[in-house]
Amino acid sequence: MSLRHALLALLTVTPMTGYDLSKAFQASVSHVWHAPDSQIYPELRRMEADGLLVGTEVPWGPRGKKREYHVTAAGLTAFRAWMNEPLSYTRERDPAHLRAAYLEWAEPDAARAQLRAHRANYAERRDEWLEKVREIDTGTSAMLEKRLAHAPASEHAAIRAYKRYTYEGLIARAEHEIEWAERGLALVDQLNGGDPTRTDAAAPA
Amino acid sequence: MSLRHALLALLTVTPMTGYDLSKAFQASVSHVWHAPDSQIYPELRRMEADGLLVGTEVPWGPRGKKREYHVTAAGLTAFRAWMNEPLSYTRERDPAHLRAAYLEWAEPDAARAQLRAHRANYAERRDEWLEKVREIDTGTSAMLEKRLAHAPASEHAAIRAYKRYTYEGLIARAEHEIEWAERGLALVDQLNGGDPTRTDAAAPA
DNA sequence: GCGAACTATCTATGGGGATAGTTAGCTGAC
DNA sequence: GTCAGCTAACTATCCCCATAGATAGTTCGC
Repeated sequence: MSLRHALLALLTVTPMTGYDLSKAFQASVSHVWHAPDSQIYPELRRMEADGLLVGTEVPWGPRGKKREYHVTAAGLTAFRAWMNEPLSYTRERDPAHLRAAYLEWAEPDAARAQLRAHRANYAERRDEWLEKVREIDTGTSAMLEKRLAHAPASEHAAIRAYKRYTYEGLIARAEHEIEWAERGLALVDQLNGGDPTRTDAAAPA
Repeated sequence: MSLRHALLALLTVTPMTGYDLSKAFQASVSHVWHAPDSQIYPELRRMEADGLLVGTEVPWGPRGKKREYHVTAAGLTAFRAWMNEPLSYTRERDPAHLRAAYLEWAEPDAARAQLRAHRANYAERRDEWLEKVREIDTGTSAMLEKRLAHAPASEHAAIRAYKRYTYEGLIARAEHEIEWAERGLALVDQLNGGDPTRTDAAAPA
């Protein structure tokens, strides 16, 4: 049920169409939440039916039109209620670590390729998130500035701080994953490439 | 399709029944992969139909019986093939970070409760994983020792090292999450002028 | 010999999400 | 003036997984 709350979070900033939301999920908010349009449009209709949103037809060109969704008072209440609820932590499902635990079954080169992919994946994300932090600091984040424009000045510091806090956490996590992949690459080399005394030394007592 | 490979991974160690696998997913392997029995039993039957496993009826008491699954040559091939394939990194869905980005919407006490729950959750897991590392080092991990018994001595170092590497990565990640939650708690205090619940006996009005 | 706790397996239902494909209008460059 | 590329919205299908519950046999202590 988190897609609903992710949508509410975005729509509290500014009214948007399904298309806008789909773009937002691909870009700015991606890596915190992600959803294809085929989930977004039906969910928006369901949310409107539940009274959390109202959709208004907006003309678009001579004949075209689009549907812009606004959060209702009920929607705001629901969002606040969710924000105050405890999160449920489900058991993790971690393909990368599942693999790592059985990495002796992989060819050394395949193992290396996987660890490099892991590193590359998180390096890319880290760079994206670093860019986000830069945008927050320089006031060039469109969504954040819109949010600030609709919020009282007394809350600006908190809004900025929590956004920054979120991305800093993601960056630190990405850096941990990169480091972990690098230790893995060293381990693969040590177990396969190097000299046999080294390999023995790798065995923990 | 990773449940299938998680099951193969476990069954390469030793033949097991659906019930054994269900227990294994709840205990040892949990937090790397998890699945309820209602997924495991049908998947095992599908895997047998696909020729990856063979199931043999084993008597259990005077009238009872159970079905023990063994990995076939085709199953081993499939597992090795999967281990050599690159992993696909799907976009993340991270409720905790989604929340953090909009934490100004939550009551300060609710925000604190969430961050404490985050910390407690990862602290618990970290302790479980530390215990796993201890088991690996002291040779008291039943699964690992069974695995080693079936593997040539030349591979023992690698098997132990990859297992340890996996859990070390999980531990480091947990420690990062704990640290992040603590920075969050400090931030909430800073933005709200201190934590009123911290000095509960002499809380100022 | 009875009940409690455990072992063992299976079914049903529904939600969430991935992937792919369809339809239609708009905009701007060439 | 038309074609490519974008904006906008919707549909269909399949898989994975979560939750709940049904059924039956076993073991062991009292």
